[in-house]
Amino acid sequence: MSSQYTFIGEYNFVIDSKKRINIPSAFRKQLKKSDNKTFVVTRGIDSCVWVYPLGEWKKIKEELSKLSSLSSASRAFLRNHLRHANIVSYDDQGRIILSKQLIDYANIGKDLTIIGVLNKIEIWDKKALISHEKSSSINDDYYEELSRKVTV
Amino acid sequence: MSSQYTFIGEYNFVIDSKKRINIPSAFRKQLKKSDNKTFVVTRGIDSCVWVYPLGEWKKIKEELSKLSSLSSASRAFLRNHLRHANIVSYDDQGRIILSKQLIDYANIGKDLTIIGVLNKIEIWDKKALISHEKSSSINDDYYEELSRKVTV
DNA sequence: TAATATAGTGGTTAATTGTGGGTAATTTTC
DNA sequence: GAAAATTACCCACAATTAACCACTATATTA
Repeated sequence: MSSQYTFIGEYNFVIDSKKRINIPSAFRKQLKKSDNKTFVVTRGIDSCVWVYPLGEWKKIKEELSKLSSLSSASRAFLRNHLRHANIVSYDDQGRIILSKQLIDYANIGKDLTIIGVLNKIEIWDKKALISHEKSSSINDDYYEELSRKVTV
Repeated sequence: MSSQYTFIGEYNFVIDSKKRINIPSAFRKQLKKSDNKTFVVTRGIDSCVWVYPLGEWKKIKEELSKLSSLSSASRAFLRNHLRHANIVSYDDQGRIILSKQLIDYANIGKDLTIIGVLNKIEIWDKKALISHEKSSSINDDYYEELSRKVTV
């Protein structure tokens, strides 16, 4: 079952002196009333911050209880990500505040790149994303196979 | 998976000072009520912009939704396919707005050529398309790509 | 052929977005 | 407890975007 959210696109923003980060307006507009202007932010698997709408996060928590099919390493990993989650609401201008821990984890400086990845949002330090792209080799066979499968 | 759209033909338009691009009336008429006057635009494989009706793009989204974030190749693939995509609706005159990123990617100047490619629409810079056609090596790739779509 | 509608292009104006601050309330530290 | 730091809640504003309005040329209809 696919998510009711479709975050796509890339945005370049800055973090201000009060550690406030703007969530793109197009993303905010997708939130439901029940999300209560609230996101759950946590460590991403790569050095970035993952941002889920509150309602989506609840679904993910439920999924966690059905993880017996995954390896114990995967389960441990996901639990670890749960531990670093915190709940944030955006202010009247649409900004959330990130904890120091998350800012440090994602090496966030001044310039950010925010990417919509369907049901979640990724916040990257702009330079960190560029260097991550360079270091990770994505042109393998699996990638090509995915490409073929998805191109309509 | 078969498409309910059949975009064919070639049109020459201009982009205006506000980065607005007309979608040919004949193409717009094919959209369904459920498409909500909305397209998803993204980078094409060649230096052009691909435009999908919302409903068609949802099929792609379904495939992408199946990918697990636990796989690093999947994460990279998702990012690369989603970050350059935008959801856009056309105005009362039938125009969409292209982001600066996509305009740069496709080297779009003033004069455009819009081509219907069955289930999607391609937007080319007019001169860029002409020089692309002259380059036979790239042409092979192009027809390779087309052949995938035409195969029934 | 005249009248009418439609398509493509160009502006104007109003609303929104992203960003920066200020101040009061709250929490933390000593 | 008081002082300091942090946080929440406002207000402001330039730049961008969205929502309309208008015009011309082409096509369609009576």
